[in-house]
Amino acid sequence: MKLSQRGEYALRALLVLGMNHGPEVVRIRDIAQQQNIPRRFLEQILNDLKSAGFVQSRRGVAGGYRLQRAPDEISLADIIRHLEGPLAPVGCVSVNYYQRCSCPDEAKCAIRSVMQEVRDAIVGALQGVTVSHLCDRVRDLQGPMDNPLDYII
Amino acid sequence: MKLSQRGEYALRALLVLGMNHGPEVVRIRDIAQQQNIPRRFLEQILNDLKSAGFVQSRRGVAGGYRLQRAPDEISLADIIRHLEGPLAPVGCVSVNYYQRCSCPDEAKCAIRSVMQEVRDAIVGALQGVTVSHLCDRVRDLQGPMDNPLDYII
DNA sequence: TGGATACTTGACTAATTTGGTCGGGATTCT
DNA sequence: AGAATCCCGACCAAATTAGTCAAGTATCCA
Repeated sequence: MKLSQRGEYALRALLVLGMNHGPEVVRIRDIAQQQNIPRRFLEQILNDLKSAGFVQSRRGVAGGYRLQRAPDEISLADIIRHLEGPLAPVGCVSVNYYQRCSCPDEAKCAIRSVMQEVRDAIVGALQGVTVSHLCDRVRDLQGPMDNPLDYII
Repeated sequence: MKLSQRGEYALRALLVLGMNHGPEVVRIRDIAQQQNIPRRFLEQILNDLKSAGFVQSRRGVAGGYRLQRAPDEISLADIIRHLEGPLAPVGCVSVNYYQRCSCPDEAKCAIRSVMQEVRDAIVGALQGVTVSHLCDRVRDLQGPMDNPLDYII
């Protein structure tokens, strides 16, 4: 599972939306600036995320994007699957995008059985992680230094 | 870590060489036929594996390839790294091919920390597995049905 | 010694993917 | 009405992928 630039941008954008989750909407421009993403490219990506049901948008002068579902209901595995296709390293072990390979006998393929395990490892590392968890991590990572109390004492 | 066709062919070829490991040499043609791989393409791949030190070759009429090191000294992680580059899904968490990404602050990047874990999961599933282990699996998978005893009784 | 066989090397190619850009249209707020 | 913002599809250049091919070099064997 190699994450494309597009995929990485998408995750970063969703993270921003997660951090600012609420009734209000965030502008593409703000996300792009904050995350250092080419604006027109990000438009395209958010559009894709919208049609996939991850985000929703409001048009017009006070327009922008917000998450369509709650942050803890959006799994990184789902996002990445939608953007990049299979999590599995080879099609013949993919649950969601299975594709037969050219090896003589798939059932007896040793490589396949290893790749099966790689797939499980990847899925295991991703399926439980939601946008909400990402936000928690951001707070964990940034918190200690940004916490005013650290400096008051 | 998405495995390319080239990478898959390489693994299959190395597996064949592992199964036939010994002083003798296996012809490209035989590997190609047995594994259903385009011959000219396989030539290219084996050449690459040779210059990387995984296999060695003998030319001429009784020529072919064999593993350069013992099957249990060739790790899938090394092979794949050589063929496909980083195991990590993003460059900024790769140990061997690190590359900075465009996010505002890498140290506080929540996505990076998740990808770190994905990388560890992938490496964990691959680094201990050698060509020798692959051969064991082949025997485990094929053994039961190919064992003549099963049919004698 | 001369084929025949097999690896070697490097160039070439067509198709697909990637990482964007751009113009103009549709909506909404003030 | 006008400005801001999202929406949509077309477009594009560069990189990658999956091979193919021709000509060369080494080796064995009769």
